[in-house]
Amino acid sequence: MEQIELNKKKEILFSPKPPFHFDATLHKPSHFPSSDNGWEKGKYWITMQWNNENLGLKLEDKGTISSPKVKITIYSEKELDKDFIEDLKKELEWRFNFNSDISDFSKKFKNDKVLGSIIKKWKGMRPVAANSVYETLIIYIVLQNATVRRSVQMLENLFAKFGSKLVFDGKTLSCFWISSEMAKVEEQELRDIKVGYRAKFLKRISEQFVNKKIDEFAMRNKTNEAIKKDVLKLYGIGPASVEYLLFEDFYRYDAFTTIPPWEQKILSMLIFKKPLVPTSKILKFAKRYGKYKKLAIHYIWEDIFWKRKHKSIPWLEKEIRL
DNA sequence: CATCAGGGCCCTG
DNA sequence: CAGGGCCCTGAT
Repeated sequence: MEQIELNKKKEILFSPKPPFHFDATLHKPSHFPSSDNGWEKGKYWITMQWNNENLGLKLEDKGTISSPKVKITIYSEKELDKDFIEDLKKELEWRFNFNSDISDFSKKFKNDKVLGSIIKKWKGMRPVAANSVYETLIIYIVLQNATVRRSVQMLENLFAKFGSKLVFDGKTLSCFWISSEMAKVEEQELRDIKVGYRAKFLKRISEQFVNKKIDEFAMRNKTNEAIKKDVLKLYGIGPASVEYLLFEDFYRYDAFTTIPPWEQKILSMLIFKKPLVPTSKILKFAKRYGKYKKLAIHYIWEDIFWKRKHKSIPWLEKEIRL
């Protein structure tokens, strides 16, 4: 696979809207690992393609929850001009969700029976769309009907065949391909790297991006329903993927309408201490969080996965299909 | 060993 | 709108 050294660098300092929790925002322990990014306390690395440039990003925590500063070092092959940087800066603000004001949420629920103690730990946590919409949808497709290990394997196989490796800051990370490269291959070539029936989804969806069936920038200003309608036109994307996308890529903190079975089991335990509560009851419970209901669920959800990092939780292990 | 459902989705009837 | 099929894998 192609290896590209990124030797030029440029630093930008950002001031996210407080409260901002660096680690809980950038690292989601419930997500499966992917070689396009890496995390350690106070640091995060990810690759990115922007206006035909391969970029490596290094984010560093330079502030506090209430007075946040994030330094991003942008690594590239060649020197980047001023216009490129200006344009990129705006995109980074969006991708890392720096400008969302969630102070109201943490204030409102700091004494909530369920959320109170969680907010104390993770105040300032928010979703980030560190990947583009196309990349995120690829991830959702390999997630469908698969165990964690298989999802990881499929994504890594795809990186190996279509992606590249970017070398920066002592790291070597995978970088996604552009949609046109995947649109032109035969379905069989995808089947050969063991993505199964998803081969057709990956090819068709890449074609749809090439044909501009979707405009991720325009979608950022649309209503939840309008985004749903746009995204459901994509082949291989259904209601479950859309639900994830609305929250993770478009920051719709209120988008909580469907709960897949495994999440139902986990939320039942976390909220009601019972193995299985009807989804209608969970949805009804979440209503108390109003326009922040999905964000609230995100807090409850990620909190248990953070705990799991340093301590095994038997009932949870059972629900995670490794 | 075989069978089956699944961290979905598409297509058919 | 219900239900079969699909690449696989883990559970039974």
